[in-house]
Amino acid sequence: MQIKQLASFTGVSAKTIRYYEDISLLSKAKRGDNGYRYYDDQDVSLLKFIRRCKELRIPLADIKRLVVVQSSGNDPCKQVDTIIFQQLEKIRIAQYELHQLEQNLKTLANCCKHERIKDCAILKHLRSN
Amino acid sequence: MQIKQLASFTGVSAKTIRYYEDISLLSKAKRGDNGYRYYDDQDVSLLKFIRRCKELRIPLADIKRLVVVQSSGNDPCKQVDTIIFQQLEKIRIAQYELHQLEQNLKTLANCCKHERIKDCAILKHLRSN
DNA sequence: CTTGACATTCCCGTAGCTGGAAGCTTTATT
DNA sequence: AATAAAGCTTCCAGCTACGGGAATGTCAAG
Repeated sequence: MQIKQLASFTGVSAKTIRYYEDISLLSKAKRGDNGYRYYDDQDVSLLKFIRRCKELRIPLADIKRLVVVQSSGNDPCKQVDTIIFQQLEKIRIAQYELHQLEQNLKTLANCCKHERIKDCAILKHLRSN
Repeated sequence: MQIKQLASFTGVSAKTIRYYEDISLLSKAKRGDNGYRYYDDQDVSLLKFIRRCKELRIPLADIKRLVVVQSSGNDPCKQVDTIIFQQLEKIRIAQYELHQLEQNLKTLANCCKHERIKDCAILKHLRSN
């Protein structure tokens, strides 16, 4: 199949697929005589795998490691484990930060009395101290 | 004062200050005969204001609008209000997404039985379907 | 007079793409 | 057969918000 079909099967745009090849997340695709890239079912599986990792917001560098590691079948899966746990940790930290942020923004939003700019309580707050 | 002092008063690096001037978030600084930038107390206040907005993760484009709007004292503060509310909304959406993500990652992390790669339950999950 | 701590500009790299230009091939329509 | 539309290719630029580092200039202290 051609690149656009791979794209529609996996939900990853053709542009992105080429980009993944560029950064060697995908290996070089076979080319036809016309220079077009051609793909098969294995490529579909791999890209779907990648897309799922992306949905978990795993960075491409880590996804690459997950892709590579799959060909070393007898090794322990510690690396996989670690990547997932680190990702979970990152998400939890981000959640905490967002929670703090939400509190601050709520306070700020609530102090708005629809004044004019020169009396705006939000701006005063932001300028204070 | 020179740029480094402004930096230390505000917690914004000299590099970043120059960058803000480049993108016109700050107006062009006065220059000495040697070409050095010189700043005063007003610049300190403004940069502190900007830093506070940044802590709320307000995008620079919006911060710019908040900076500009402050010179139109008699206008209503609707713009300010809107920016803060939009920011709050963004944060809430991000929180929701992170919550979903956390659930998915937790499920994935828990299914790890410390197998070898070829039996790894995490990888199986990510490949499934 | 030299050293070190400042300052300047400029360009590259980050992550993960997306958009667009310029130029092929292939397919569909007139 | 000619042409148009769609799909493919490569390459270059731009997005956010800077940080690193090079090459160079300036200023105060020892």
